[in-house]
Amino acid sequence: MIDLRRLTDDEAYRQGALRKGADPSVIDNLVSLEPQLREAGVARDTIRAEANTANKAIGKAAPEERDAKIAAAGELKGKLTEAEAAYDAIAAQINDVILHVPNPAHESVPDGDEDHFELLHTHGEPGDAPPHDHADFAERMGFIETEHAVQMSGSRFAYLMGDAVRLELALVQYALATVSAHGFTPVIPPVLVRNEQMEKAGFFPTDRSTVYELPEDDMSLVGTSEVALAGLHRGDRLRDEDLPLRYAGFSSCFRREAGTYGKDTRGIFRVHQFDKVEMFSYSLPENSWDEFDKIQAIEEEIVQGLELPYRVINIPTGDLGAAAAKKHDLEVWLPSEGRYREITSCSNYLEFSARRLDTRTRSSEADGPGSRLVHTLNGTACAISRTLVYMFENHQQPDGSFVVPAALRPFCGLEVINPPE
RNA sequence: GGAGGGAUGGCAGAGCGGACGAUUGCGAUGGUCUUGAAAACCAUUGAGGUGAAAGCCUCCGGGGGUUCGAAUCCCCCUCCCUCCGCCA
Repeated sequence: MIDLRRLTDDEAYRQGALRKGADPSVIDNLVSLEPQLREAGVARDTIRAEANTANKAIGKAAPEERDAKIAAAGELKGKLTEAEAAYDAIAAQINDVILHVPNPAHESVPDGDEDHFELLHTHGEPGDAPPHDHADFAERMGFIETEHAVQMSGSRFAYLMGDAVRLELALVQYALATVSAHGFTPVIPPVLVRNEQMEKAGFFPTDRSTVYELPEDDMSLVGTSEVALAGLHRGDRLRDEDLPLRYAGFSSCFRREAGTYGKDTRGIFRVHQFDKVEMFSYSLPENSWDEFDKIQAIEEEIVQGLELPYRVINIPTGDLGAAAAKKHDLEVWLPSEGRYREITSCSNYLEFSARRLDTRTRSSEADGPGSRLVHTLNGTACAISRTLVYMFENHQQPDGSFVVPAALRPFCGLEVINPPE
């Protein structure tokens, strides 16, 4: 949730929201409502103070004075009800739209749609197209079965089988081992959460259409463990010296992929259900950009360990999610398509998400600041299905075998996987 | 799924319509005493908003209601505990 006060007072902040595509009339409306809300709040509190004083006097009053005092207090109550209604009406107008306003983009974020990203750097050499794309290769190797999966569950579902399962579990172990070495605590969170948490974590209402909901229970399946990790300190008052708090969630993720019909229908590049290890940090405000760099560095370390050629890009405003002030994507070379495609990403939400989650931190020093909203960040350690896709193409050999990257071998005991007879 | 009981400040635990933002104990912080520590004693000690400050407003699981006035009464929801049933 945006900072309404800052939206009103800080021109750069407001511009950042507009750059993200916020409706200018909505912003103008909010900016005009903010002083009204404050004024109505002061008016209401003033009357309330009078009423409180009058009510307290009744308790102390002599019995014969009571009736007159109660009558007087009754009048104040009428005025208070009006003042409260006036305030609530303005607050309701604000609440109707405020959750739709995105987190303002950081000044370093380029303008434009998804093609207007800024290339930060590349690593490794892109290879030539292999004989088989990932879907073909995986089918031949007995790694995935889609025919019956589609029959049973629909498109974008697959059975993962055989050594691919061992590779998947090795990737999980490898990712968890890597992030653990950087101070992230492994977590297996609930994947089913109340819709209330979807809202607090910033996914509702803006991304509602991408989520599987269970209306009977007012719950949803998470599209990422980020949702649950954001709930880990909901309403908490953390201590400055305990930050950063770093968690690595491992969970299945569920996405409706609405609006992607016809895109990436082959294989397991884009599926409704996949497993992912996700990093999530709670940071002091002044350190969050360092934390952002750290998360990106870990992502690069993981992809380098898998021996995949990649580049890092700065995502432009038009492709930035509602909650992110800035996002960097790692894109791996996908030989069959002859282009780089997303494998992981890291985002800094600043205090946008923490405001709804009410996650604050305070200094232990007596004269330090009272409490401040923390900054939250997240980044993909490893999205398993998609990582398998990149490995299937980049490590596929001319003889039809698959070479397991050295970093994964300790976790699965496999070096070379040969095609079935 | 059925029947009861509960949710109060970091923790424990009172309060059950008016001087309660909340008794008390523990913990924590500061001080006295001490070579130092412990003990004892004294003081301080929840949070959010607003304000330059004094102050004012809000918060006793969450939401509504009754009342001049609600931690306290009523309704709904959530969670926890006990018993019964069911179950990986």
